[in-house]
Amino acid sequence: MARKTGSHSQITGPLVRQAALRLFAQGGYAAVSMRQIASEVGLQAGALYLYTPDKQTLLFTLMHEHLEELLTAWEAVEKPVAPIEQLQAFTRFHIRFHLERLDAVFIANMELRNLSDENFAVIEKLRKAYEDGLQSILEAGHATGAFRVPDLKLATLAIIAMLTGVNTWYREGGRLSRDRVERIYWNMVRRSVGA
Amino acid sequence: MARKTGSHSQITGPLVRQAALRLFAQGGYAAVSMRQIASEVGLQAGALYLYTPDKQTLLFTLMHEHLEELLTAWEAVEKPVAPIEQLQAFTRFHIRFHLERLDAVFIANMELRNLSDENFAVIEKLRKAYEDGLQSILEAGHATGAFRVPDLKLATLAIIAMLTGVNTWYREGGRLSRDRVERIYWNMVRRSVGA
DNA sequence: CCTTGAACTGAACGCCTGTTCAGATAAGGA
DNA sequence: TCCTTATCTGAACAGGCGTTCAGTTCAAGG
Repeated sequence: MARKTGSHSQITGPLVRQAALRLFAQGGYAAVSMRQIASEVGLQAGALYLYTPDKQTLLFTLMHEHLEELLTAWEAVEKPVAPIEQLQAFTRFHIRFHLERLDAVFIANMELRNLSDENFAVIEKLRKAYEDGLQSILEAGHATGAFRVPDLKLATLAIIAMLTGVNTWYREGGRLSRDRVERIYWNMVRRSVGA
Repeated sequence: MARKTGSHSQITGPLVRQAALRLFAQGGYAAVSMRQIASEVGLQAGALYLYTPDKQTLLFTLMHEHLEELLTAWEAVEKPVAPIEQLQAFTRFHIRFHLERLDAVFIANMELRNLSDENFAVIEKLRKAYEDGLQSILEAGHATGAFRVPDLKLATLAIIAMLTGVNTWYREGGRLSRDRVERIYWNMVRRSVGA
């Protein structure tokens, strides 16, 4: 499937995923039909099955690609030594990365219940791996005495929830620049861990 | 409709809403059929239309009742004088109220896009009113110098996102008691506003 | 006892769903 | 030029959807 010498454009697959991403984010997985997705790419519904075995796998692929990209991007960030600077790097990275992918983040947070049990397990594992990235920073800061947090796990979840919340209201060209938002949130995050 | 002398139980309406609440939270509005809801209450699908004009109004009613209850409950809370104590009262109230209504909160956060424009406007207004409750506390604390927040609106949204995030992981009988969770989060909220 | 009327059933309406598949199309290699 | 092969269409399938409505049931009021 999808050989190097495909007769047509060989970029239809990504176009399908892109359309599905936008439509799922807009209307929700269950409310979007295969025919709508196909029409967005200029195809008939049947043709989609050249690019995905079924609708649910299409959803899973979108989430999976998003989370893999998230983990890869975070790994690629240069990490400072001091925990407080690591936490700042995380804060800015998280806001920036998530704001650049409103649709994918929305889907990854809202459509978990539409995954099969096996697919859900895979996604949850990736999500957990990302959380662990933040938690290990908090642990390091706890060890050096830079942070004072009563519960590492709760602090991890609270910070991620707070930061991801930006996605629900921030829009390009609004009252505050993205950089300003990052600074303000960093200020709150820093103080929430007592640093 | 629903006169005082109804011949049957006259509690079917609430039972329908209760079933719809649970099913919508579990599977999502679009994925749940009227026949499923009816079956949960022991009725045929047609009978549901004695209690709601259509499926979408049923969703709207659930959200509307939830938010009205939220506002009423917060108004009923006795407010301390000092802003910092008001903020603590808000934190504990928010966590407690939301943890007692997992399904309704989930729906109110996830199914906004399935509302008609007019219904959405009503719900958004109520949500905004609740946010204003927190924001006025932050303003009061800013005025007295008790809090140091660079941006009142952002702090409001960040705190609410952080607190509502508890719903995604807290389960009765878990590692931490609800009271302990409330204390830990209050600690983080307090520090995030520099108090 | 008879009438009223709310509560409910069961069938039907037109439409949409995810998925399959035989057949058409057209480009590349030999 | 012919053959192979990836790509895509258009129709079909079985089933589910929200909603309507004529007709049945049955408790309560007069």
